[in-house]
Amino acid sequence: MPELPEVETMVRGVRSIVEGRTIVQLRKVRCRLKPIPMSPSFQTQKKKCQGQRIESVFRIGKRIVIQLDSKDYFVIEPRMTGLLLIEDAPSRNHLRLEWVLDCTQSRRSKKSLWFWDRRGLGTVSLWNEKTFSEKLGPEKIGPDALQATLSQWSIVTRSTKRAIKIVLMDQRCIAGIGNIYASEILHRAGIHPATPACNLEKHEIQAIVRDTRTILKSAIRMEGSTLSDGTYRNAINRDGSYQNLHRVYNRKDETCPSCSGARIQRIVQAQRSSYFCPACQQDAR
DNA sequence: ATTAATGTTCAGAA
DNA sequence: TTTCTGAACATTAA
Repeated sequence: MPELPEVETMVRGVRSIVEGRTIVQLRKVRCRLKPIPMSPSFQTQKKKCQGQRIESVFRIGKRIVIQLDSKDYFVIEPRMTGLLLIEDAPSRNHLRLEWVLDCTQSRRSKKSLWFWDRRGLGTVSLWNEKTFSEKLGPEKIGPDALQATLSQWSIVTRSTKRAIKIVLMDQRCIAGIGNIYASEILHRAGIHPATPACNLEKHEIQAIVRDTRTILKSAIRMEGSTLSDGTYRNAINRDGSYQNLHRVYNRKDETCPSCSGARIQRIVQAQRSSYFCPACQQDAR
């Protein structure tokens, strides 16, 4: 899915448009595909949200949260291909949900907020305060990748023998990193993706913390990564550009841009592709 | 035409 | 308890 930089970009893209507005209607978009999972049901969500004012829009890990005046929270999980949009969409037939907003203030021209999802693995939930804090509390989701401190990272890595690449993608450990950025972070930090997390030295953990922040901030500035399938777009349906700075992701057999010697390798971990440079990221102790 | 691949998460099994 | 596997779905590339 959209990982942290892409989700952050979507949040920033819709925030100023929707905050303070009232939800006039929630609509399922007419669509021949299988409906996306919603809990509670669409009808219940519709009843609960209509007439509510949107208090704030923010991000928790890779999730988008829309907080209503009633202290109910829309929690949107884009998963692989979900997008939150305020402009036209990549395709008409993958639009899934429409929040129709009030238009009392004339300078706000956009009438609706949309959820678009090509694969349909994304989910839209509407939770009360209690459920919200249970489901997204610290038990369920780790510290944000941009905020996590060295000591938080150390606790997480010390506690497991799993490969560091898998730990990086585990949202209960650190929230926000997915498959693309995990490979990019480990390459920059010079650490082999299969290294057991508990074997990492302090200076290696420091490198991961530093490079996570550097890479994610840079990716946010570039509005995320749009891959060749063009699925990810920002809130106004435009490409991100961080894909141009990927150094290893999806670059199997290309020459490593750091050492200009070895070729990028692809391995499979947890059924996902990992990319690394065998020269820059040696020995998975 | 099949098969494998794609940015994620979770339930259930090992 | 922790870790691994497969499924949810739609589309594209090999």
